[in-house]
Amino acid sequence: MVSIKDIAKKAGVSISTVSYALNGSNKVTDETRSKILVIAKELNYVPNAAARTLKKRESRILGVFLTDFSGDVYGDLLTGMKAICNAQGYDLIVCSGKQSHRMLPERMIDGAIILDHTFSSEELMQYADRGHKIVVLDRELKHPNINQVLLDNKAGATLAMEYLIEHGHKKIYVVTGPEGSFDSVQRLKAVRQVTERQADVEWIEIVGDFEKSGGERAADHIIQTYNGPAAVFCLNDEMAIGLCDRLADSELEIGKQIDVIGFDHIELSNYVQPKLASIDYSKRKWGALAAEQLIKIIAGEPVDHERIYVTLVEGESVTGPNSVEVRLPMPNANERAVSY
Amino acid sequence: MVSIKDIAKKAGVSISTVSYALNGSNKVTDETRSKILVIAKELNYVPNAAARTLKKRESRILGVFLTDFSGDVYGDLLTGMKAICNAQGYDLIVCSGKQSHRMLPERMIDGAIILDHTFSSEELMQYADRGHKIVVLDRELKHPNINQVLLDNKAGATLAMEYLIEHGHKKIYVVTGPEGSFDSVQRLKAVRQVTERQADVEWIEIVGDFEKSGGERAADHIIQTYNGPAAVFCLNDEMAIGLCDRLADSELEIGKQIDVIGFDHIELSNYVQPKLASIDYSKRKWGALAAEQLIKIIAGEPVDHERIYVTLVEGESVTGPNSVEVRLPMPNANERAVSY
DNA sequence: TTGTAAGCGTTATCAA
DNA sequence: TTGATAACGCTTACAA
Repeated sequence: MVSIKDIAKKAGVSISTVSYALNGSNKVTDETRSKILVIAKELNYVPNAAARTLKKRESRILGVFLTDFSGDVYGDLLTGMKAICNAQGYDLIVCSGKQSHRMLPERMIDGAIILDHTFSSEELMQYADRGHKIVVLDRELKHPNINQVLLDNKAGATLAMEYLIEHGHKKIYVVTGPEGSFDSVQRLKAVRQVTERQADVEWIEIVGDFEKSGGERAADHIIQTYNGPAAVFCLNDEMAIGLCDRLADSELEIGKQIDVIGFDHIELSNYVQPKLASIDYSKRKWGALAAEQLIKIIAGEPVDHERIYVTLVEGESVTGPNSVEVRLPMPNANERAVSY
Repeated sequence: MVSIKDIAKKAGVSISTVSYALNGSNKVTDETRSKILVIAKELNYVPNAAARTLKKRESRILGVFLTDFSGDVYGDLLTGMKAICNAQGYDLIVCSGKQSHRMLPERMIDGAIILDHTFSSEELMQYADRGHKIVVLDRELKHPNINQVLLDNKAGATLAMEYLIEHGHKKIYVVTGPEGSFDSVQRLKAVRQVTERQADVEWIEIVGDFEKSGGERAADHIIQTYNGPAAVFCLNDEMAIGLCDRLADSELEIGKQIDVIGFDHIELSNYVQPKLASIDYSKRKWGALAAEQLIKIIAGEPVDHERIYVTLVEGESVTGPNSVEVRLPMPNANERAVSY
């Protein structure tokens, strides 16, 4: 492996001169710099990241941690992050799994973006206490070294519920995420708030898991207990799609006996039949903002917590409980935004 | 930052003793080891990855490079890789973009899996020459430090073409990937071979890009030049879906006037209407095998190039050119495997 | 403008 | 069984 030592030897200068030249310092003549650059190229010199990281105590790498790689949400999210990182001279690496947590405390990366419940909040607080910089996308955490960039779950769930209620629904199933999921808890809280104001609306909680299988199980339950038109608010699209798949095998037709709305507006939701109503938000913006905030707290700049706004996307999966006989006219525009 | 030096001081031993104890060497008494371990925990000691990597000249991290984060293929692929990596004590990081190429030559990672045409083959050969270990998933490259794990593109494209021909098609559009794409070139080569044996089959190349937009443009072209039933072989599903979307807005019905088959069998392909016929393969196995091979060549074990086998998945997007009037009976089983 | 030298936190060789 | 010490490749005072 060729190091600055080799370059120094060949150029007849000291290693510090080489280092200065390579780093574009102005403490060195243009002449010697170019001489050194030529030799470096000749020798195929490549700096050693570990050595530099060790000395400078920074790697210029940011890490994003995901629970798994298979989510449909992640593509745009990561694209947004990468754009910001690269523009600011950082590299982005994507990690998943408990093993990789060490990247942060072992200082392989300069900061972490967390969308991964395999990190406990205690763990994250510990890292923050030790000076590591973190942005969380999936929980609330109060610490000077931690910033939050959260979805406006409350607005989203409120939009979804009001949409169903506006369509005349009096009975609404709500399929939740896995226990302890922050997003699920927040969305459920909004559901509760909306229904408290609407005495005539009954809602039934079905415990889900944010995965297709959870939606399928919910569908089974709904089919078995069916006794008249109802709506389902799946707290994410993945479950909504599982639910639609299963319902398609039954007597109940979506957009007829059963209306369905999801959350996340993943690409697939445009393709299920009938098109799934859902809560949308810019995944790319979410990622970009998270990266931006992380870079700021690393630079020591003050930041406030951020919130990602959501909109409702309509779909034929919601038509109202009377639509079996009559199709109600729809008063709403195609997309509506809400912000608190 | 607490280092082994701090532990040594507190324990009243030398840093080498600490290092031995921490690394589970048997050159140290159980007594001193446990004493040191206790102190390490007390001080919240975390090893420094950069220092270790610098000294040991290995990071126990493998990198996978993707052209972008948004592909639907990647979830399972990465899951497969991660499983193997973790089982073998490696961490996996996912990288994208030209900036991140440096991870390999700068020795941040011990090896790379490449599914990313932003790496030129010359670049990869250079890295291999310098001793870096590489597995390529998207090209053929002959070098002792490079291993290939490739899709059986030839079998896949052959299956697809024969499927269309069996259904009576005499006119087949083939929508290609972007220029220089290895997969596209290979699949196209198989198309050529199949049609050379079938004098009565006409095929028309439409240049695509492996993205939705390419499929849409292909659809426009096909709509404009339509003069009778035809089939389309999109060299990946993404384009096939773009094509279906656009065709849905036209007079031409898929599975009626136009039959469509794709390649990759991405999740979405199960949801488009009518269900898309496609070429399937285990993405997870692909990833797992790639990781396995990489770890082997890092360990200096000899490996042969590997091939991922493919199957045909039928769909109602292919019914035969006469299906406008008559539905032909289908002699085939639901999935068929081919291997050369 | 360049060189000397210390040190980042490890591992590993060699003596004790 | 332990300790002193030299690396690993780089950056950066400080000296010349």
